Amino acid sequence: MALSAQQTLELWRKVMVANLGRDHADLTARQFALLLHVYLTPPPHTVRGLSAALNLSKPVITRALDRLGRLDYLRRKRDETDRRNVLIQRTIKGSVYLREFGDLAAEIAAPMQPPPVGLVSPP
Amino acid sequence: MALSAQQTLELWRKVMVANLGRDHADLTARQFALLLHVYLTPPPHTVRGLSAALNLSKPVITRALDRLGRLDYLRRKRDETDRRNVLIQRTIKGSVYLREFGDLAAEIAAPMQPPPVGLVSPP
DNA sequence: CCATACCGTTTCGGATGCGCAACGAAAGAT
DNA sequence: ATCTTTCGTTGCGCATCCGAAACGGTATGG
Repeated sequence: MALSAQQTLELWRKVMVANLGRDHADLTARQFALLLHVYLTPPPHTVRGLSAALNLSKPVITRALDRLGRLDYLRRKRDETDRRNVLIQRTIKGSVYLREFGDLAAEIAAPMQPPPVGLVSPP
Repeated sequence: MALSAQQTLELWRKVMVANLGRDHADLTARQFALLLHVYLTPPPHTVRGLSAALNLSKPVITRALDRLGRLDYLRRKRDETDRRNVLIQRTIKGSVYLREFGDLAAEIAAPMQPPPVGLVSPP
């Protein structure tokens, strides 16, 4: 996948700008990373595991789950075999949200070919 | 640039997770989009112009500029031909920050080829 | 001149996030 | 049974962000 740093930045810019209009949620970078991680890596997911994988403190994970849970993008479920654990589960709404984001990004990435406008140095 | 929605999501996940460690700033999605926009689109940039281009209110732009200015990623300069305007200028530190981010993303994108782990539907 | 329009900033009240430390519940060890 | 460890959560104080409205400084038109 030949993708220069410049192209990647340009892609990132277009997707983020396009997403500013679409996104009703306005998630933090951490919250978004957490959401992506849960949906794209194999379960099970626990608070402790996410804390380690994302290098974030446990309270940060808990609060991100609060927010994503309020949005119904994610759900908590007690682990019945070890009731200390909390398993994080996906939801329909979260799947839709991420799939739309992925489609949006893919559409923007498609017509990108030649190296775009350069990142000029400061004056 | 053949890039499926799945691949894009996976790329996004890896970059965001990798960036959680590197990023000293923890920028908002809006702040990051603003930063990218200023560095990747041709000047001049004004508050009003950015507000329209990013579909954000003027106070949001002002506050983002406060934050990015404190970080020395961006600089304000009064327009001397029309002193009502404020021109937003790039800085060395901002250039370095974005270039490192672009390099990181490009490195992560490089080894991605086959369609990665699927986005499974919720249970 | 003076009125008007424009630009970016500030103020206000309220919501949200953070790090750190302490906490209760549950499991495991002795 | 009790002690210890592990789990996720919560309280605290502080910083940041938001939207809506009001504000002062600057240009422009009559």
